[in-house]
Amino acid sequence: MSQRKATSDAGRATIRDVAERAGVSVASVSRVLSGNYPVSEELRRRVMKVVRDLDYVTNAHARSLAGGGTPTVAILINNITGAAFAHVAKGVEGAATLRGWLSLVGTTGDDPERELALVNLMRQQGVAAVILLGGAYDYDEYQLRMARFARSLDAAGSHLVLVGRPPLEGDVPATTVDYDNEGGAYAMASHLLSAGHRRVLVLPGHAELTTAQGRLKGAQRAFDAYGAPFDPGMVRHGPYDYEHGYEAVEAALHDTPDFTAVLAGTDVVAAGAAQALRAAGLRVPEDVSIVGYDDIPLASQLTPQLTTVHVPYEEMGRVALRAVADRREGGGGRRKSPDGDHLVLGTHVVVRNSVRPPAAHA
Amino acid sequence: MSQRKATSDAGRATIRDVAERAGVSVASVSRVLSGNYPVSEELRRRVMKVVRDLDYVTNAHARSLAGGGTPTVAILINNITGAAFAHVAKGVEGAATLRGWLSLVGTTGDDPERELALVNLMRQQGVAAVILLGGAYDYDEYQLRMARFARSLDAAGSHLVLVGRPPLEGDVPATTVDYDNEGGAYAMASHLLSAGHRRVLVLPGHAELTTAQGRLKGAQRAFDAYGAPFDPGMVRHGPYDYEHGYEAVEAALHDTPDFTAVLAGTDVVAAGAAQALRAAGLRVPEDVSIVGYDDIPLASQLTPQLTTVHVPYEEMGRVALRAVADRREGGGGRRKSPDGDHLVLGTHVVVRNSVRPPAAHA
DNA sequence: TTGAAAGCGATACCAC
DNA sequence: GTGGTATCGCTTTCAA
Repeated sequence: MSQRKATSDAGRATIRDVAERAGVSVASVSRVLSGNYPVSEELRRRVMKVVRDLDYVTNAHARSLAGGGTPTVAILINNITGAAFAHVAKGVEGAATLRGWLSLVGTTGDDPERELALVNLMRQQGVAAVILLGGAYDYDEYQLRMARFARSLDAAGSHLVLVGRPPLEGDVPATTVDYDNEGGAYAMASHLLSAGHRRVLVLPGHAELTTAQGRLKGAQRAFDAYGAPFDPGMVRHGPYDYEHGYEAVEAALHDTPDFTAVLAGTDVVAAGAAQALRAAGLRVPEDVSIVGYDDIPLASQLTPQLTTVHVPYEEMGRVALRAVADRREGGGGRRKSPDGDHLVLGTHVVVRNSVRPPAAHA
Repeated sequence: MSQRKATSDAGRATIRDVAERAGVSVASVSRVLSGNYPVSEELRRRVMKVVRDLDYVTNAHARSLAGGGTPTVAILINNITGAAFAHVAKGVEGAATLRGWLSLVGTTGDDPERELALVNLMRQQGVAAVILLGGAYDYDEYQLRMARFARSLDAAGSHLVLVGRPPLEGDVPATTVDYDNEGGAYAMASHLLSAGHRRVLVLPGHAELTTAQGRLKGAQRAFDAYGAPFDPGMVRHGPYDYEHGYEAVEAALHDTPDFTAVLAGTDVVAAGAAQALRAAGLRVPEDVSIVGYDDIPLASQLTPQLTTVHVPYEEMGRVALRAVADRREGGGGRRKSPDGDHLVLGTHVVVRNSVRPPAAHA
């Protein structure tokens, strides 16, 4: 199992196998395959025939080592099962494919250790960039952690991109692609307020999650703007999942049953909330209005269809990749583009059928 | 930008940088890092310090070239946005991580050319296996195409795994992880029949899609078993998406409005069907019963909660990876395991609230 | 236009 | 226990 010299057979055909069999030098084979160098038609034909015969493909590792190689971006997601993130990934994938880039997806399962391990793994792979998706916990430590990632990747010739996360403070080599999270929440809450709702159950998400904080803040600002009192007792924190939506509404129905609307942190939470309401014999939106956040396909598939905040996830993915690609192209001159490394996309309310003015007798 | 010899600084620190700075040989550094060789405490300490100082990580490509390297599996999906596939991917990811393997996800967008390109790309990457997910079109050409992939990957020391796809005929080096698709459909249709339904609208999926064919066949078998007439006019083909479910029901309401139940090819199709029914003023399940297939989270989040067929997607992913890993471990003795390369997992009906006996007056 | 040979970064075998 | 060094497969000068 040690020194096979036989042409082909063992494991995988190499460029040398092709060269020998075609009676040319490895350099020529390489040229034909790369296509970035003038080669005689005759030679090209001979080489290509052997390539087909042997079903040869170049070894990406060797190629990468020697300088060439397909640029690759890594996408790190908490949970591949989340619809919103899947759309960002799709956006990245699409844009990457368009440029002939490769993209990998890794999942962290919300585990910081695993996140670190993956970042290093990707650094080993020599990826052009690591794209981190989704809200983050613990703002203070977050800054330090990300700054470390950023510098580490930068030193390795890679680059950190934060998508849907807070930007980094100070002079850190990272790019952030964000959306107007707070603004979306502000608009969404305003929509509820202008419909006449005042007692609204707010389910922003985990208290320590940055996206949840932004959504809560946006809602509060809207209440302030409307001169409506904001009751902290109407806020219930919890994970962005169906169960939380269900349980929070169940609990609220017990504790503060006078709410006329639910402002959910995500569409999935809204779905859970709606179910709980129905289980309690309440109708949506006749008795209680519900709004979500994200505008994933689920939002328009629920009954009633959910009024929610549209977040341009797929576009964020595309933008993130473009940012990386641009930075590579223009890589010659290192411009510290003082701006341009924090892009913010807009959000907007999508009105569907889950909101009504509060019932008159309320 | 060409011949930097300075320790570190340029791009990325190498093992040589570490060796020099620690005043030891590259061999020693390699040993310390691999950890699979006795090394003095003193040396290890010195090396590790420098590694930390330089924030050094080994170059995965070089390592891979030289023999070592992290085993990697590639998952090829049609659409990363599909919930069912995402769960398979999650299963693969989890099992891979457990073993310290890496896993990549690529999307084909239902494009055969792109699929081919990705298979080759993965072959270049030297992945341990390529896992293809989801139903396939055109059975005849499919066999040839997959056989080619299988041999090609096998020759490159890799391996093809088909998940949720028909197994390959003949002596082809591939592994198939499948679920009892037809059986699930049979059970689901039986459930409907035993509730008294006879006129059921069937939305199996695309006519050329293998999973759709299996689901349709299972349904037909159930009708036969019940001695109930199966009306081909009640079958409507189309993509596995929400829109198709909606439109198919709309059309059926016009053409053959006497159906009392809908047998949808997937949960998402069922969701669309339910919406269309409601839009037409029909209640689910009081007026029309609906069942789905897949049992993705959406199924239990709809109102009413969907009775559907549970497919163990995540487990399929885990099983697929285990199959690849086992085959690697036992790689020494090449056993052509005549069986064991076609695993079939069971499916079962999950009863929820979307089925009632047909209305008496029907 | 084509060939020979020097790396790319890490591993592992062979001496010491 | 530690240090040389050939080698992995490919790209890319440098000559011819």
